[in-house]
Amino acid sequence: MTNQHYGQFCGLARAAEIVGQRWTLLILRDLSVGPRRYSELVAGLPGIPTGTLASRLKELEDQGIVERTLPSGAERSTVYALTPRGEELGPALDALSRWGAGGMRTPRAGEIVTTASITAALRVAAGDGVVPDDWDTTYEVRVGDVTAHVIMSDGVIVVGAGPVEKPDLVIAAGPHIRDVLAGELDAPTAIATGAVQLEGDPALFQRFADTLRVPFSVNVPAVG
Amino acid sequence: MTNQHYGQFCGLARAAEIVGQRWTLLILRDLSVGPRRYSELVAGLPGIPTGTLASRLKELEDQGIVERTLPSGAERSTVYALTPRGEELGPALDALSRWGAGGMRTPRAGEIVTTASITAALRVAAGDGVVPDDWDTTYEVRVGDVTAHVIMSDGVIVVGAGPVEKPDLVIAAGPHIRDVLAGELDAPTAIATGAVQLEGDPALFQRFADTLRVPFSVNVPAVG
DNA sequence: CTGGATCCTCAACGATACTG
DNA sequence: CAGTATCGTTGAGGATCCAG
Repeated sequence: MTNQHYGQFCGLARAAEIVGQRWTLLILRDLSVGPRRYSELVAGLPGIPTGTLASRLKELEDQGIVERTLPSGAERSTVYALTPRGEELGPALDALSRWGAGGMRTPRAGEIVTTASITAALRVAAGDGVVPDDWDTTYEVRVGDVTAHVIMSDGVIVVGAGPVEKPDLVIAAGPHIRDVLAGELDAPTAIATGAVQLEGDPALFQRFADTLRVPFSVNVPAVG
Repeated sequence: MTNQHYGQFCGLARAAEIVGQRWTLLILRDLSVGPRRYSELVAGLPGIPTGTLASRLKELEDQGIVERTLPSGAERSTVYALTPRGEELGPALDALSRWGAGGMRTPRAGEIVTTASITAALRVAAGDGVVPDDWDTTYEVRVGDVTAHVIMSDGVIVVGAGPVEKPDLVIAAGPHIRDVLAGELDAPTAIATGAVQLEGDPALFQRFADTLRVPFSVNVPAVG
């Protein structure tokens, strides 16, 4: 209808008709972290025109990728969430995330970190999410005033948005946390230089740095 | 410069700034199949405005994702190809392709199949590209007037655009070949109903149907 | 003939204001 | 809070034209 079509019977073309629209990938990223209300989405997507967000959500709902839960009784707000079909986009979002992260060097002027962006980054960094069975560690990661958490237990890693109760280690950092995830900044140096501030057992930071990894690409041109 | 930024220090946001532009994903798909000339890209992307293609290629070149080889001596045409950084997008393109293909049912009115689209579909269907070591089979796949090939040998599958010499089996079909890849149409039925026409050993078609698979999603709403 | 550049029109996006 | 309304600006669509 309103959507632009490429006229090709091709999976990538169909995907491009959806994710190839401005803001859509970021809306899906935010929803992939968990259900969100309209105002939360606005807050997590600085600069998005409210009309654009409204029409994107409507399109995604029409396409069966997002569902809205109307305020009913106790809930007084509409909540948007991914449908099962929307959840299936996860691997594609992660692959794009990983590729984009490989090209990041330093933040551009004015670039910010949001709860969804740090959560998505940690999720990608967790890779297949497998760790040794005997690891049982809870991390809270704070970048600026946004927070996410990483829980390693029962042999798997779970990443989520927001704080967590009684973390074994709180990691506070700036965007340079990315250099740790990229393996560009080793754990002792990050601690020594104050690039990260820890609350809890500092020894657990080494495990964090060793386990979470988003390699950066060696193929990125010097000026990009 | 001309490119729109999202203002977030986030891998997905950086990726979205590039692949979130109209036509870019399809240009990258075509180039992922192999180097192409300007006119070949125009032919493979029906409906693309020539100015849009030119500016996309320039942007992608500036970003180190595409490189152009100027006509030198024997070559009389500019050729566009993915750089190593561009090749790294492969997994993300495949993941998007797979997701989009999962939502495809029947072609929409006027939708066509191009060489790059069928090649990309077969490459995604090949999955990790591993087959038994003793398989040594060459397929040529024709959909309408476009052709691709699949070669199984030395334990791996290689998919490419265009015809191949002395195929063991030529498979000619319409877009319904997708139903075979989706597992919706089994090999004997496809042959019996004439959905595919074979030249060569028909027994090899069963292997083709069993090995190449793009599952379609059960989560797609009835009307989409 | 290939590889674009140019021009115009119109739909989509961006910013802001406003309403149920 | 959750959007809709309005309006200026940008970029895509489509045709044509130009240079090597």
